[in-house]
Amino acid sequence: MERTHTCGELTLRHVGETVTLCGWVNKRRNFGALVFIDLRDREGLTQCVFDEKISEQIVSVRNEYVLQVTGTVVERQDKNPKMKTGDIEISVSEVKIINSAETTPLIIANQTDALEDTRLKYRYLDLRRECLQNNLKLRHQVTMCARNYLSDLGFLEIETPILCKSTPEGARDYLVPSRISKGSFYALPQSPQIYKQLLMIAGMDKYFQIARCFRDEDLRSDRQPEFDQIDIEMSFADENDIFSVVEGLMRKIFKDTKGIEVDEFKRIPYDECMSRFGSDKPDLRFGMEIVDLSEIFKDTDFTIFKNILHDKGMINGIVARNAADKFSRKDCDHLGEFVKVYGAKALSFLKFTDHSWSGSIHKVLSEDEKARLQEKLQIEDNDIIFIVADKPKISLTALGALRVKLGKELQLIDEKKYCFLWVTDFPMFEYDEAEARYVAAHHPFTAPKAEDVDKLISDPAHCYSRAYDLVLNGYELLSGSIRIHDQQLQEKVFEAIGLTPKQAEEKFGFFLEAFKYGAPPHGGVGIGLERLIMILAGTDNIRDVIAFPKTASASDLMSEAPSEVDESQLEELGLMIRKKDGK
RNA sequence: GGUCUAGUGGUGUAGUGGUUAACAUGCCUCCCUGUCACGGAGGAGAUCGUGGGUUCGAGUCCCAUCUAGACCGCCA
Repeated sequence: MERTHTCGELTLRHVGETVTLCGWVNKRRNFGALVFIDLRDREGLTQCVFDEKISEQIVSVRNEYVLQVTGTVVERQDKNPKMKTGDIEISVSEVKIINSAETTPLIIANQTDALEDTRLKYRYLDLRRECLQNNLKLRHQVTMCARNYLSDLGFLEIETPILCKSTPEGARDYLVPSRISKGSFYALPQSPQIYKQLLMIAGMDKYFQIARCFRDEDLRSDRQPEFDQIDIEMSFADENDIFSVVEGLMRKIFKDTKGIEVDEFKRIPYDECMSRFGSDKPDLRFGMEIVDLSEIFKDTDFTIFKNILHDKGMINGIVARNAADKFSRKDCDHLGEFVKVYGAKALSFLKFTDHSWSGSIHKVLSEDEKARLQEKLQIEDNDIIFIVADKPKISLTALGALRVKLGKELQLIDEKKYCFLWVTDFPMFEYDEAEARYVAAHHPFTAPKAEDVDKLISDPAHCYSRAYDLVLNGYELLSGSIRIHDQQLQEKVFEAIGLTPKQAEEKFGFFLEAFKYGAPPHGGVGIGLERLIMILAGTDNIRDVIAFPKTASASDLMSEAPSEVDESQLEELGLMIRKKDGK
């Protein structure tokens, strides 16, 4: 089948040439003897004109028919500036109807109609749309860019297994039953973490992989059960070596795909980040930082604040400048409901308008307290203060979420800005209330800060790690760390998270053993590919940058996976399905 | 596991207890030689997600359930 050009490339320079295009009928405009067809392929649209000599041959042609047309490129009398190829058209001399199409459940030429479930069920049609095609092209550009950049720096792309050993620390594993060893299971990798560390021990020095990862957890608009990481690991490297590789990669990706020059990569330690922004992934495109107001209220007569401070709580606030008039009592009540989602018991607010205070707590605060608030927060006319008094973590995360919400609603965010931030010095452990033990905040292979090693067992709550995240515009783009390369230290960390030596041996024996034979210091990152592309594509929905995504209940509406399997398949695997009613 | 939102011709929506369920678009037939959101005339197409209930009467109210989406928990 001959095809000399794509539908997106013809311009005035081609006028007079005879060309052959193949593509889909995007839209048809029929004038009886004269018919216009916009022919579409991956690269764009070209208007094809069928005059009375040939229009008879296409009377049956409808949207999404597949055509091959041959004709002369001619300059248009009336040009269409909205079309990339709007200066020219094809005067068709030959046409071949390659395939017909039934009426599609969604209209390809319309960019905005169908709802997501219809789009997902007919994903192959949805993918014909320009928007999704652009996203997949962008994805290709990003991965090619990463491959070239990392390869040029001496990184080797190495694939690691998909069938792995289950390691129940962290996210829930997807399990795959073994037929040969009945009753045993593989796990799909949550990340290639252990393998890439073993590659460092193997002397591969610098590794990367576009790695498919699987996590059996509930979904979100930026989370899918399977997703890709640009996974990077390097030996004999410290934080600065890794930051410089990643920063270079990000600069190149933003330059090559969007022509954007990225400016500075800020660095803020985790604790500071939480107290200033109430989040470990703050959006730095606007201010409205959280301010600790506990000191102002340390001798307050307001019982609620007094009790909260007495119970080691915190009183924090944020200020929306020159916006008091934008929040009615009802709006503030809605915001109160909003912070409750994050566990906050209440949201207080204070308005300062026309030199006087009003708002939910203005009657219960003393004049002195209000004066000190005004001074500390530099309150001016028409400012509004939002305050959450609660346990420190709740107060900060509630205000952090409110900050982002207000930033969006008050349009404080410059959509053209890309603010990169390294969040460093994460705590080594978090206390897991459900399991009543400390668990690794990052993962258990993360190196503790050298000065905190002796706190691993004695004071895990104050032990910090060499883990870091790269945050961009409120999204966690990547996580990484300098890893442990010393066997004794690794064993000690396992002990700190409550693994007995026997359990550590069962779960990670092969890994611990590898450290006996000369492990180099190493570290790396896993970059969330989809999140990066989401930001580059300007969407807040991860499904828009994945060819065949899953729904929020982790099913594929097109193929209807997951599905039940034949009894004989189960039998081969030695499995029985327990019915819901317990029988 | 929890909270919330939505489900009405192929598609997207309107319909806030009362006639024959409305509109746009798509689809079908006819007309049209310069459209590009083409235009004009006519036509077909909906058991209002499902199952109960309240009511003289339910697309509309209530309960349950399914599906989709958003968020909290969860996501080392």
